[in-house]
Amino acid sequence: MARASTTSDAFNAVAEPRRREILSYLAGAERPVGEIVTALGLEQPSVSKHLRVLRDVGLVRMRCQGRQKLYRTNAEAIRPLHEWAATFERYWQHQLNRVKQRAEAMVRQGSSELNSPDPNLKEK
Amino acid sequence: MARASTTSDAFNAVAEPRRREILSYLAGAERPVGEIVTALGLEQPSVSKHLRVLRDVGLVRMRCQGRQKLYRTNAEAIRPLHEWAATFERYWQHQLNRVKQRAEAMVRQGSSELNSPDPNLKEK
DNA sequence: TTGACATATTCCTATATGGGTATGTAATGT
DNA sequence: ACATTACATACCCATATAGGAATATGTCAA
Repeated sequence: MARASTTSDAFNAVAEPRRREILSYLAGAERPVGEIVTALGLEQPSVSKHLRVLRDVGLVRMRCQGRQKLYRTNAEAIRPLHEWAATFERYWQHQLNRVKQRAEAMVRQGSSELNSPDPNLKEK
Repeated sequence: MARASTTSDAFNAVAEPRRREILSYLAGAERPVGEIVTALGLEQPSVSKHLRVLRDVGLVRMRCQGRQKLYRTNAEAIRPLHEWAATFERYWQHQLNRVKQRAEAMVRQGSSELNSPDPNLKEK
């Protein structure tokens, strides 16, 4: 099997850096394709193809106005990603605590232990 | 150009569903490869290859113990993802407010307007 | 040493890209 | 009708998979 399609879900769609840029650019207001092209400095077909992927997974919404098409980020579709990452929040807090506690222990003990041989331990 | 490497960053690495499963499984405690294989029902080479990708982008840490290797999720590496998604939080809250306000307006007005979202509605 | 166990890597292959270029299509202006 | 503008799609191609099978590497035990 090859890699999953970029249109299979939001995770695959946002794996591409250009698409993340487009999402950020379209987050606050809807804009025509041409503006995205000039703002991000990409080729127009490239932008259209990225927008197609984003639209297929619901990350952007489109509306026609005359001969231009206005795109806008559908932030709702980013929530699942945010929530998935949030399930790890308690773990990185644990890690930070462990690091902090070890640092404090070392300071209390006045020892310059060598696990992280950094003489510039200025730790506050 | 082809798609970016899965080892280019965390975004690409977590695009694969199996890798997300592995990260969840290894979030709380370190485990040997064999346990991942039986827990997730994958082939052993497949798990090894996924772990390789996760390790290359720093999403897991590895430690040797006898003939087995213990892996554990490095939650810190998921934070950038969480923070990127969080930049859209205010926008999806806006969206929710708009939906709520329209619903309330319809109730006040006693009208049962259907899905004819007049595009000329003043969206302030 | 030999063998068993735990993982990693190598090959192979079908598939899905993303960029560039050229072309198609719809809406507008004259 | 015709030219122009604004996008979308089609095509080609180099590249990177992910899965499966086979094999290699590394560690412990008898």
